[in-house]
Amino acid sequence: MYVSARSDYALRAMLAVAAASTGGAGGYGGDGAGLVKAAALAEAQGMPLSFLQGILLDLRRAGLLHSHRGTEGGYALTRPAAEISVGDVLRAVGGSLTSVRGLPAQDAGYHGVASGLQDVWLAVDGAIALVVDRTTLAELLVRESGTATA
Amino acid sequence: MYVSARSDYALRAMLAVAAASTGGAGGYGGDGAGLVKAAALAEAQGMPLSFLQGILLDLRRAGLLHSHRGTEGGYALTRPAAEISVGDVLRAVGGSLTSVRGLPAQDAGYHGVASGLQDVWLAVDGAIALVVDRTTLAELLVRESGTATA
DNA sequence: ACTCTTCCTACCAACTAAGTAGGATTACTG
DNA sequence: CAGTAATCCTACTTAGTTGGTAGGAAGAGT
Repeated sequence: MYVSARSDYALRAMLAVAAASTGGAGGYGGDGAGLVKAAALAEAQGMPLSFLQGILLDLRRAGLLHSHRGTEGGYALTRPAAEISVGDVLRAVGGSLTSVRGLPAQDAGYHGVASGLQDVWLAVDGAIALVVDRTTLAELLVRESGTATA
Repeated sequence: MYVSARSDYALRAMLAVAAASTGGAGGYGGDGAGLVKAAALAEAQGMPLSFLQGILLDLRRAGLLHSHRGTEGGYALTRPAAEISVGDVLRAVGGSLTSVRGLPAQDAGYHGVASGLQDVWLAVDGAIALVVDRTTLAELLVRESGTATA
């Protein structure tokens, strides 16, 4: 499994938004309705702002984020952090989880002695989905505050 | 999980070699000691020969294949197909199974609210390994002859 | 009006994957 | 001892993706 910078940033941004909303005003930019500015997210996790903006746009189009423009604008989660899984975020920015030579695992088009391979990739896809779909953002935030403190 | 063409070809080549060895002379190039020529493998699975040669070289260096030069040369498995797993082949040509932004999942270097992410990637890596390490080449060949005939 | 922020498009550099070409090396054959 | 057939190995080319940047246009508040 290859996790691209895009997927990595997306998850970190979502976690930062969730932390700012649930944990109250922890030093981010959200003061009023829990909106967090893109610049604050980029700063908090050390991500390039311009690049992050494109990712936030994808997350909004996928329905995971709600945005507001203007002076007191920013981003917020559309659902509680406990109802957003890691898989949701990954699929929002990266398409399907498993791909063979750029194509989804379903239509790999094997023949002859290699026919059995397709079942392997489907099994892998299921195994990955089991992990990333059962893990929610809220769970990761709890785990973080329990193990290490920023 | 992204399966590169290199990994895909490696698995198909290994399966073809295994089929030629165990199943006897099935129309490939191996006639004497069960050696299969690279050209026969390329033909059987529709892979570019020059590209395949580099992959076969990796598989040989990883100790999965045994090669022989000369007029009656070719490739053969060093172990029975039942003792070679899909994971063995993948690791021989592709390095580690899971990587975050090019680095192994172990040293991703998260901090702050993103600390919990590393556990997710490690869990994914374990889940993938469970699938690909439990599946052997022999198992795939049996599965193939049972479901579809080439 | 003015400022702030999200939104959106286009562009650039670096890297990797995929495939090609050509020759050196080894082994068998007559 | 040639000659041939195959693996072996290195270098190169090409195309696509990734990561990142720049510069505005559009909306929201004061």
